Parts: sequence; structure tokens; C-alpha cells
Amino acid sequence: MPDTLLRRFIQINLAKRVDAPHCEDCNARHAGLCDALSDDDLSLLANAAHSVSVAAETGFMEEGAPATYFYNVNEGFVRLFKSLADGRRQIIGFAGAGAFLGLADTKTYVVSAEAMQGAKLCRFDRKSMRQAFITFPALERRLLEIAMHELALSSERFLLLGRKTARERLASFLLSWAVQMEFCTEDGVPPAGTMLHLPMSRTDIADYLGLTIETVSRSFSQLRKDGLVLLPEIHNVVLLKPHLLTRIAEAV
Amino acid sequence: MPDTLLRRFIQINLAKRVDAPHCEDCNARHAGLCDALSDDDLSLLANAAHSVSVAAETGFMEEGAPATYFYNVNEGFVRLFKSLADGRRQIIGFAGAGAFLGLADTKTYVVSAEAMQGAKLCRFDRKSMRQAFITFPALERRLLEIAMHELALSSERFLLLGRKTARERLASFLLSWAVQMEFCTEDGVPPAGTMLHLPMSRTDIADYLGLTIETVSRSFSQLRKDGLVLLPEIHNVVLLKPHLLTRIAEAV
DNA sequence: CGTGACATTGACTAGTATCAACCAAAGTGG
DNA sequence: CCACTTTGGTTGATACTAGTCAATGTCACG
Repeated sequence: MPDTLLRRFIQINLAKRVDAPHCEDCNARHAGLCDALSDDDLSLLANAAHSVSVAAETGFMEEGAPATYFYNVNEGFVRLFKSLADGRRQIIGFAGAGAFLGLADTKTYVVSAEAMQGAKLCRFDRKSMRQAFITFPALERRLLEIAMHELALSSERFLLLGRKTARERLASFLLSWAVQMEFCTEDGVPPAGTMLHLPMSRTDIADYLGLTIETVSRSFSQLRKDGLVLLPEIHNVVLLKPHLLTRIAEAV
Repeated sequence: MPDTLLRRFIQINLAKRVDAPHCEDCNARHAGLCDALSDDDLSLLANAAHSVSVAAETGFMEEGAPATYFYNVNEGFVRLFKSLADGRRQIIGFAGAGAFLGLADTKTYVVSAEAMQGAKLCRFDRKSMRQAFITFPALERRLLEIAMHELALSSERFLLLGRKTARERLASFLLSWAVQMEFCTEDGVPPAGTMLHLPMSRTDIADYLGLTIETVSRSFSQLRKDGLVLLPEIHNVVLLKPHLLTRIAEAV
């Protein structure tokens, strides 16, 4: 085979696509959807994906826009939100590695998404994803599990937004973040002294909990004064009395 | 075949189980999960189900209890809710014919359920349901669609509970109920003059919207004074200016 | 060291909750 | 049959939590 033809063959059939994701060393390899597939199947799926980087504070999905892509978060955090016409914002969730975005039964996105710091994502277009669900039924089953888990969490959040006080909301938030960051033991409570890193601003926390930044700030100070937490840095919280926090969160 | 043996054969193989549901004339036949199956497949599934009646204001599912059954609502309305230790209650949703209850990735129910008036339900145990998902993949696909739809609705409700005023919440509620009752045209707005029947009490509406009964009552009166609705009976609302209601609901 | 972004704290306000009175409709029982 | 009670809803007066507006503090960065 002449040299140029050989190079061409390699290019087409063997070389990795530069923008295809490298699943082997991905943070999300054993989380979310990807965890449902074997290495071989995943590498097939990866060929349908594009790896994209999103700069800090940049949007890549907009409520109401045609839902052309699904995303899987590989690195960094993403905030999902909805807004009212006058600018009021509600953060629907913070999505980290392994989270699957763009899930919807509609033709348009139901929420907007922005990278918080820099984020790396896998992008699939909906067509190839539909195909993947047919090829890999395990994927669809996993998606159902994920969706059911989200639904369970959402009922907890309805209770928070509809019925809890500012203090209770913040306590619940800290604990749920500890769960999401896998700091919790089998009883669902993080060990005393756990230091949580909160990658989001006070504004984000406020818009997540249905409060204002001032109320969030005051509630933090109150928890600190009561000896429940330490606030060594703005983005770090030490949970001194996690069991008391759960009592506050559940109004026991 | 002797007479007694024949009777016995009929009893075992041909006679309908008294408590098996009659899918042909069920309200939920062409809604929710059941709509995903053909008549033949559905009658197979029906054999795994028990038809149960629940009296008004009676609970049949409790948050935290072992999740042994799934339910499908055939008739009447059911309220799903979560409570805090001190009695504060948040209604997660009102489920009518076709709704599927008990969905959860956990071993225990995440919400409680009560019939509002009398309700008729199909009860499946989780084991036979898992089997049904394997036998009828269309069922699982449909369940995923339902779950994704619920997730889309839930983000809308986060916005409502976290960021909307009492008046906006009530306007949103009336419109969403009109959608659920299929009163809306293709633009998602019900025609002017639509009369909505609200099967729930003011207390239920309050606990659904994260308000008190007094605030709900005042908000109703306010909408009436502003000429947006009529309140001929307590459980009936006439939407006089639905487009204005949507403007209020979305803060345009 | 000045600037800007973000957070905290304080003073005051507003929207909703709470408490209470009142009302209407639907039982209940003598 | 009619007074009495009960239940659910509305309306008013007041309280309180969280929001708004403003001043101050803190930290990172040029």
C-alpha cells in the first residue's frame, strides 16, 4: 500500500476523532448514564458524541430553544434555571460530573443551562441518542432510574420551597449537597467536621432556595452563631453538628 | 366431562377474577401507562392487577413505608403529599385517571397518598410490575416518557414555589389545572368562559401552592374583583380572561 | 493602592401568616 | 320542622418573616 493511501486509511478508520470524548479517564465514566454500559459499548456510543468545553459563566442551553442536543457533564458544574419575564430566577439544580441534561419530552428545552466555572461536556444530538437507546436497552433502563431518582428528589424540594423557613432551607441545602458530594455515611448524615466546598455564589444559593442573598447570608451567620457550622472561606463550610442540622432541616 | 368438573374448569380458566380490573370500560384505558399496550397485552397485564376502591379522605400510601405496590388511578382524584414533623404539609400533586403512583427508585414510598373523594385504583405489586416491564418493553418506554414529562412540569413548579407571588401562583394553578383537564387549545390557553371544576378544598390548594387558606381565599377574591374570574360555586371557577391570567402567571 | 465584585450587616418595608370574627351551607337531633 | 352544631370559606386586624434599600466589609486583581 502506498504511503499516502496508508495514511489516509489510518486517518479515516483508526485515528481517534479529535473531538470524540476519551471515556477511559472521564470523571463521569462510572456515574450516570455511562455507568450503564461496558467499555466496548461505551466507546461505540462515544463516537456519536462531541466533547465540548464551555467557559465560565457561559450559557449553552436556553429555555424555549429547540432541543437539538443532550449533554452529559464530565467536568465542572452547571446551573440549570428558569426565569420570569421580569428577571426573577429560580435555579432548578446544580449539575456535576455524570449529570445528564436536556431530558425532556418536548421539542424545546424546559430550562436554561450555564457553566459555573469552566465545564467539559459530552454533546449528543437527539437523533443519535434515540438510536443509542434502541441499540443499548440498558441505557434506557438507566435513564428511567435516573429520572425516577430525580422525581423523588423533586418532591423533597417542593416541600422545601413551599413550606420550609429560610434557616430550614439552608440546613437542608447543606445536607443535600453533602449527599450529592458523597460525604454521607449509610445513615444519610455526613460525619461531624466534614468540610463542604460550595462551588456556587450566594446569589446562586438564594435563587436555588427561593430566597434573597441577604437572607442566605443572615441564615449562614445564624447557623455559625449557633455553633452548627464554621465558615472558614466563602465557598467552604464545615459541618460541626450535622445531626442537629438534620433536625433543623426536618423540623423535628 | 361431568358437570362438576366442567364447572371447575370454567372457574379456574375462563371466569374473570372478581377483583381483576375491567380495562375495556376504564377511564384510564387510553391514558398514562395503559395507553402503551394493545387490548390483548393489557388484558394479560390486568391479570397481575387488583382493582381496589378507596373511600373519601382515606390514605393508602404512606411516605417512608415499604413500597410494596404501584397504583394506577382509574376514577376519582388522589392527593400526593409530604409532611414535616410539626404538621406542615406540602401537596406534591393531584392525580386523576391515568396517573401512575408509587414510582420511586427507593425501597420506601417518598410521598403519601389519600383519595380525595372516593377513588378506584389498579394495584400492582412491584415484582409483577418488574416482570411486566420485561415482557412489555413498550411499558418501560412509556414510563420513561411519563417520568420525563413529570420532570418538565416539576421545574415549572420550582419556579412557582420559589419565586412567584400568591396571585401569580393562583393564576398559574388555574391555568395548569385547565391544561390537566384538557380544556386548552393548541396555544396552551383555555377559551374565555371555560368553567373549571376544582375537586379540591381551599386547604388543598393552599398546601399545593405553598400558601395559607386565607391567602388563597384573598387571592381568589382579588382575581374576582379584577374581573378575571367568576366564582359561582366554591368548587367552580369561570375563567373570564384566560390570556390575562397567563400574563399574570408568567409576570409578563 | 485603588477598583470592582461579592458578601455581610443594619434599618426599614411589604407580603404573607396568624389570630379572630363572621358567614353560608349542610347536617343533626329533639 | 326548626334550633343547634359543624364544616369550610371569607374578611379584617395584627404580627412576623423575609424582601428591599443602603452602608460597610473583604478579597482579588490590575
